[in-house]
Amino acid sequence: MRRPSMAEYTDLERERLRKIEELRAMGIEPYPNRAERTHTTREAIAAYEAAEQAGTAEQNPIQVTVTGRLRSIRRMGKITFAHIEDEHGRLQLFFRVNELGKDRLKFFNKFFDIGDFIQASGTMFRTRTGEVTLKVLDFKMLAKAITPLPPDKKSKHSPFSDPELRYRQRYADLAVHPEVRQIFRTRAAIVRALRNFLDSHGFLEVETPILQPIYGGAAARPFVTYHNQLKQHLYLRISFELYLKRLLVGMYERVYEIGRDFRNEGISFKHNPEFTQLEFYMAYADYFDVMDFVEAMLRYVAQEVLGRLQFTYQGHTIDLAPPWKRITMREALQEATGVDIAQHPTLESLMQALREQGHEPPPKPSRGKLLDWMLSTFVEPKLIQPTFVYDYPRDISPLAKSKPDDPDTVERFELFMGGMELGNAFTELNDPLEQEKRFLEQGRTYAEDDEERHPMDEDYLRAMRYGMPPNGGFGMGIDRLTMLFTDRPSIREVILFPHLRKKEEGRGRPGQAADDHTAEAGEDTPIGGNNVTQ
RNA sequence: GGGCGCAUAGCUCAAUGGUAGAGCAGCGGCCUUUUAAGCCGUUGGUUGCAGGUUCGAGUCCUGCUGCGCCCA
Repeated sequence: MRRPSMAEYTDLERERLRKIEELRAMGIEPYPNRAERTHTTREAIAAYEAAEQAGTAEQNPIQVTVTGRLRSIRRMGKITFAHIEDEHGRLQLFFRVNELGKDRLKFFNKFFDIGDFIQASGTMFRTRTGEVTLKVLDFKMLAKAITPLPPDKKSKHSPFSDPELRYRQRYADLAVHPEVRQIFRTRAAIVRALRNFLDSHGFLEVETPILQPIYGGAAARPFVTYHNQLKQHLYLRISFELYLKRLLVGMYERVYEIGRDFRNEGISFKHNPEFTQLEFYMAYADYFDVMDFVEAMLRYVAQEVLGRLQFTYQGHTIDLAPPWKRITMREALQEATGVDIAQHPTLESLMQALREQGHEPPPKPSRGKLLDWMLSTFVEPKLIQPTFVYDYPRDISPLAKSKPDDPDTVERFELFMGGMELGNAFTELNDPLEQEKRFLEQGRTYAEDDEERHPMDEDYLRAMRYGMPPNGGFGMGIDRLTMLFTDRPSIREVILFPHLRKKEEGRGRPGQAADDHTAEAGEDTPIGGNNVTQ
């Protein structure tokens, strides 16, 4: 990014740039290479409190050097109070003319602003109001901030609550909101717990291609890119499924991957174009085995991360104590809509039944797609407690095995929680001839231009022809699980840098619209033969 | 993709179609236990962008951009 010219700095920023120049003129480097720290803010307070308990705080003052960002400054003439913050806590600093002398105190008051990183050394004491505080004997600028830090969300005067700014400038959001920092610690803990659980159950963690010559494994529109030297289009994966199952052919019995999927579709409170997915496949398991396993896995994760099986999501108490509700899709739909899908084996009859109930289904669906629409419209929002909905229509599940006694229904379940789809699983189809038929069947069911239509993956079929053990597979959105465990209503709250529309940098300069349109022309024609990567 | 709403100082927000304002932040001053410190003074604006209506537009109209909510 280009450096803004002087004219583009705000007056407040110019003021701080002036301070930087003045510091340098005095021979003081505002961005020194090295810093020292003996205690974090938390450790400094703990050390003082321990000494206080032992009764030695007065005779043997606790000496510390701390570092952090200035979060508040209260200048009161011959003394100044300030708070610094580091990753885990805050500490009050006390600057007094008695210790520092007139010039040093004046130096602090003149050159240090909220947002600057500072190193301070001194002794710990307790103020009149009882706050454990550092009496500063020496201090040093570690990094001067030019742009003023936004106020935090709870500030009465000017809360930093604009979601656009919070997401676009996540660094500022994180800098002033410790509770936002906590979300991503929880997220890391969730991933760690999932790995622990899978590793300890004999799973091998693997990595499969993100750039794929053929996409598949899910019903979604892909992002397209281009390899210049190979002169070949590549797709950013929409799932890991087909590669992970190839590994079962290769004699790994239990594999999993945690990684990024990319889907070129709408953005919503529960959809981001790239999101983190867990998929695992276990040989010799069917979808009921997978249900049991997932129940145990999420119980373990909750216990590890939250320390309990109950948590609150958007006002609801969700309880992960087993057993979780298991209901067939037919039962779930009948409960929610009063329509028994078994009584309506054809698309026409089903549409008719829905219209009689006063519902307006989407135009031109297949029967399977219509069932899926009914599920997400009438059932999904009501499934707050963990619920397995199972037995899905075959025509929207081309990779799942049919039920032996009902070839139009497949052994598939989706896991719902908090009103969201959290996971998806099948008894995986391992019959190569049947799989080929399903791909062809898909080609007929889906219109030529249906963006969710699967291309035929010949290599996947070849792999399956070598023999694939019967197996059960599962996929789950890590972002949504994090939403649940951190009680966040939007997926953007649990993704550090969620996707937002492109907005020109350069501090609101006009006349950028034309550039935007030129840049986006490539994105509208992904197969146009040009390099569409940025 | 459609509907509704929002966009004014660095931040949070005011302003019947009639001189663009407040608080906080900033800057200058006073202040030796404050923590939303306090008191006095003061700087700061292409009202998101482009057009239109009008004697006159932050305000009304059209288009565009971004964000939010709802729907698909």
